[in-house]
Amino acid sequence: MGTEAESTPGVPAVPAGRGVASVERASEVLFCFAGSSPRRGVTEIASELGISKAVVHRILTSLAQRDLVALDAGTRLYSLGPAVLELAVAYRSQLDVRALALDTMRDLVRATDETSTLSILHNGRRVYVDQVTPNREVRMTVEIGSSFPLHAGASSKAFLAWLPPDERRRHVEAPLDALTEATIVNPSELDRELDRIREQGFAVSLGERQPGAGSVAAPLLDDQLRPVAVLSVCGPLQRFKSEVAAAAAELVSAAKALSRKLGAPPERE
Amino acid sequence: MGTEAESTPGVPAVPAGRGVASVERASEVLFCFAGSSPRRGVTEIASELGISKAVVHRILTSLAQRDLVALDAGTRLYSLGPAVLELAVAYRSQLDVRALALDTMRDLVRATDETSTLSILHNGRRVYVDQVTPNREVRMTVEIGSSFPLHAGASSKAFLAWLPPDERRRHVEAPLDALTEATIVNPSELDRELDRIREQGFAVSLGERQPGAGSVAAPLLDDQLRPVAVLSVCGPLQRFKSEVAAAAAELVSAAKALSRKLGAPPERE
DNA sequence: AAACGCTGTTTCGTTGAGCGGAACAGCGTT
DNA sequence: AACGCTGTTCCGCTCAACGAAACAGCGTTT
Repeated sequence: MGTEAESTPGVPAVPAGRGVASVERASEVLFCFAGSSPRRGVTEIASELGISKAVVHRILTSLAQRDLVALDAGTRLYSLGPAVLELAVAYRSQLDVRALALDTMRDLVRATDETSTLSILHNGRRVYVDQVTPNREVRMTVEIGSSFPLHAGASSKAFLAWLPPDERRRHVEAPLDALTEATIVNPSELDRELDRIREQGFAVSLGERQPGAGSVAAPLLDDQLRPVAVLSVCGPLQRFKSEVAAAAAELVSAAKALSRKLGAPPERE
Repeated sequence: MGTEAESTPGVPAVPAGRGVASVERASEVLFCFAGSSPRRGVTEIASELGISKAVVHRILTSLAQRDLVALDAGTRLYSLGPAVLELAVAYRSQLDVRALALDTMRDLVRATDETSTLSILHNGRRVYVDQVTPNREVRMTVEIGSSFPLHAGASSKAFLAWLPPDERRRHVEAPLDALTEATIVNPSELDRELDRIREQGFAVSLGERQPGAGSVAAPLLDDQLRPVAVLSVCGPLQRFKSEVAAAAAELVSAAKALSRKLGAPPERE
């Protein structure tokens, strides 16, 4: 099996020096629960990862001690434990971009009466880290922590449009599967769309990622003008169509204000 | 500092055989970010945990490789990484109790027009793992993953009332701090309250945990009659007062049906 | 400007912790 | 009763992880 780079395209891997092998193995074990089958036995994991049963067992024992994994005494199957929730809560609460954006998101919701979301980039995908919803009977909701590819939906396209050229190209040229009928699946069409997005300063999607959902999105840029996160306003497609222009105006000014707080230079023109 | 038991009262610690020391150390490192200061340097962690700097550094390098921690290149401070979110999503989606309860929770929301929540026990505290909210202007919301002590609020009391006697006693006799003015802080009063709760089959709280919030809660019991999780219906106190009886009736029948699915014997009387 | 104090990082030789093959144990099936 | 499948434990060997100390940046102090 070897140890060579594991070739996750898009993730350059940490360049730095030596780590601890058993910790890396333990992480591998943890993540194998995140895949398709969330309940697995020792031998199954051992053969999948190519490590000996004894090692897997010892690692699981250690992880179980901290409730990172849980052992079902009946079936002798392991699964993720409640402690991962604890870590996730801590992660979200310390995420500085999130704290920074929260007030602005509330303002956005007040101004537009639609849902506002915040996403970050992780592992070549976009992940929702926060949302604020309006007090309406019908409103849009996303699942915090869920992740999506970078070519479909306003927030995703906004990331893509502001990524460095090589990363952008890599994603544009990758296979573009259609999440809905409206998803852009043609690379050159996507490329043109991204240019347009950069020019106008925000992205629009009408049902590209999820049928019946519309959204506008703009990036939060740091001092290097790299997209730290993406802010969006989204709502049920039917009524959202007529709100796009107004929402975009609010959104863009909010995103610019936040970008300046993140160190981005004020625009002059 | 020593390695003796670490005395977290209520957590009996895993009895089983040898684990891998470095994995346990790595877990320790991970959890030290969950505490008060979420951004820390190598030396700070090393001295807090009593491990050498070199080891902490190697562990952090390994964890960073999987994005379990992130390194701020500017400040050289480490913090939790986005991968913990990934694990948390996987955990929540595989939680069988949660999948089992989801439909019932939707029904409960439809019947009561108030929020329904699901909690589990972790580390001697109660943790919200799911909620379903009604489509109303004013509605109650909880934060998934947030945790609370076992003596305040309906869901907490429901857990306590159905815990084994020794665990119940340990919590009743621990210092009971007042989260609100309505929190029960007198041990013998709490004890009587828990008896009453077991008799009537559900717990009620009017602002005990959070001012302005009311709720009713009932346990989901497994085949050993141990509380696997607690189901609740909760809403803004003012209007909830008049809804308690109706909500409790719906809740109890829902909880009993779910308990049967978890293996609890049907009640006869 | 040189010396200091503070970080994080790397080196390197020593040693004991973790590895893995194999034995054991518990269950359900054949 | 023998088999096949789990998870768990044993134990001697080895190499990977440990830790002290050296190194390398930065900012402040002298």
